[in-house]
Amino acid sequence: MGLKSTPARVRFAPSPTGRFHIGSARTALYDYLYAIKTGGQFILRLEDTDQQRFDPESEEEYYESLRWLGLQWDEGPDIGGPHAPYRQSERMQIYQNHAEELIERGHAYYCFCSPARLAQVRQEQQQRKQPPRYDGLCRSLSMSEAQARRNSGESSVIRFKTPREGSTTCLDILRDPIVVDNATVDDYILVKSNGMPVYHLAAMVDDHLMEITHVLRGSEWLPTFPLHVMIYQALEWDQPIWVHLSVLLNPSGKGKLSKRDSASGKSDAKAIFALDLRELGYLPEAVVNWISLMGWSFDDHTEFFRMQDLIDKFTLEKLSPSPAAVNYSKLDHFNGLHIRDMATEELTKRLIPFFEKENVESEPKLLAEITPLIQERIRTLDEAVNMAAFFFKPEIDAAPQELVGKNLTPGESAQAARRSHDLLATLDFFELETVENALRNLADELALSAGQLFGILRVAITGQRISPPLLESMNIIGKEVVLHRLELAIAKLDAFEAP
RNA sequence: GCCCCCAUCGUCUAGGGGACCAGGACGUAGCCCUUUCAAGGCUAAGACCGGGGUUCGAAUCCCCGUGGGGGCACCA
Repeated sequence: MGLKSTPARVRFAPSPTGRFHIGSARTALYDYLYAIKTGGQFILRLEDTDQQRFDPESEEEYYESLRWLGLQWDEGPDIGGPHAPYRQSERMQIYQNHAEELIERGHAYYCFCSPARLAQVRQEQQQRKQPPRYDGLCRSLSMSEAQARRNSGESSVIRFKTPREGSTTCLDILRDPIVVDNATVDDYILVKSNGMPVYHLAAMVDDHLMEITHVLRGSEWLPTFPLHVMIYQALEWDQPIWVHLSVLLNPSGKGKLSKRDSASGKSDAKAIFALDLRELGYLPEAVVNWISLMGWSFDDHTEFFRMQDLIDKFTLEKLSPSPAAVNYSKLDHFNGLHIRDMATEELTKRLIPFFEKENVESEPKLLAEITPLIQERIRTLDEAVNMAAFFFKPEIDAAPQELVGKNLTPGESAQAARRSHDLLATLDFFELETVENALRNLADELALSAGQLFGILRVAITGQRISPPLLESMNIIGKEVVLHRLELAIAKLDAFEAP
């Protein structure tokens, strides 16, 4: 069924001015999914025409984030392609040519108004409660006059000559046709006085030249959508399929998720950036699954998706036009699901950096034995460190009161620990069942519940009230260390009771 | 202020005139399982923004409100 769709050329065109956040990630993911699904190309283009805001580190972060998420591009600034260059700052001549073509066709004009005059016009309009727009002073300048002023060295920009009459219909596959009065559309600047094109020109030209078939972009472009359609029409180009993605909202649903929130100091604020999510122990598989569902759905009962599932199932039609608030608890849920979905050896590999980060010397061979015990207990990779550090530490330090069994006195607890120690000293740890039965019998003998006895041993051996399964853990730690830790616990309990 | 978009449980959503006293997921609560914690299983509470139409019949179509969001730069 999906076989008959024609190969799409889809582009992700970020502006390297900041960090790569989950909104960018979602757009890139949809781009990627659609391109791969249709057997087309996923193109990466850098929109770096604003030299003021350009940030070289940002470019690197985009590459790394995309790679981390597994969204490999087919054409891009770093790898080239049939429509290179893919960095807008290297395509200035192309934009200049098209701007001139628009002027020749009577769809654009030179404007010599100073920023100061523009500001004044705007202010007056606002006082009159009118929408702030260019008043058209230079719109009717003759070609020769404009040329003369330019030759005299006067600074100018190029503006689009928006039709004063009629209307423009904009088609977005997720919405009804949007019809706007041309009279309400401003004469936007296309080329700045420094010769740099603005998004409106550069993106349209590149999308056309790069043969982009589907434009997926944020709905913040909806207000200037008519302009973009007019540019295509003025150049007599066929339009791509337009898809305006819904905005991502803060977890509260109040306001859009923005880079600004990352600095506000809220607990989950910094988690809006992909690479921060990686630091926090989230899997790219889970992040992909999570963001895929913000504004897209498949059916009634499927939410767990691996990348290939997404490629198979993704359709533009199921995208939703309404804004979506991000839900971090759902990310935790997906992360747990994907951790459990992963091969144990793979999980072990991914866990290593987190132990290293906390300076826990995790021997890979030992860690491989531990992974199965924690795989279904962790939701983020970094939780593994707290949960399993006791396996690696030479000494654990349990508080005496923690060692006391439920509803028991320190003395009774010490006695239970002592008896367990002596019993365990005679057993072969590798026979889990034998050990368990022996311990249960001991509990009976001491008139304790299994829970009471295991509780004491758990704290004595792991230093934690909550731990991976006790018997398996003991097995990994080894008899010698287990007995040693029990001796320490007994000593502590004895001392605890003494006063 | 002006323009545009959107509107189902707290959140993400299914739904595209009768199949809906509205289904799923996360979260929450309870139960089962159980050596702790998880995982897993089961159950519960929880929504069609309001008002008008259209229609035999509306969550679904239309209009008006309201609410939310976005935009109004020589940024993207």
